[in-house]
Amino acid sequence: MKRILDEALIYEILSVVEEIPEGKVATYGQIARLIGREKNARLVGKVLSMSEFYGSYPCHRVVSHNGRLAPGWAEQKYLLEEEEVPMKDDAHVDLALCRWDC
DNA sequence: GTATTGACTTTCC
DNA sequence: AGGAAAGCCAATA
Repeated sequence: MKRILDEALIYEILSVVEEIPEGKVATYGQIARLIGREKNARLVGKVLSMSEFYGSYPCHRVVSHNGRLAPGWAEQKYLLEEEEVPMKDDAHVDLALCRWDC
């Protein structure tokens, strides 16, 4: 197994992601701020892409600032509907209602 | 050492 | 509302 990112960074991010309550979603920037890397939202996305490879985490509850779901990931929409997350469109969630309290 | 890229964010149009 | 450009950090080449 090739370590793509530093273990510490992954641990910080995944620790926050697993704390996201059901029926809510968090933005990459929000998570980035919680781990102390507000400007590293892109790193969060990269780590999340490998999160399933490192362990089972609710990465489907993480979306972009605009509620945009992960590109090339059709399953995420279904997973969110299972969590009773309000969807605006096939590829967007209603952040006004389901945004994780920070 | 610099250049490129990425599940991003913000600002401007 | 949706698209483009700039900005940011970390990893890879």
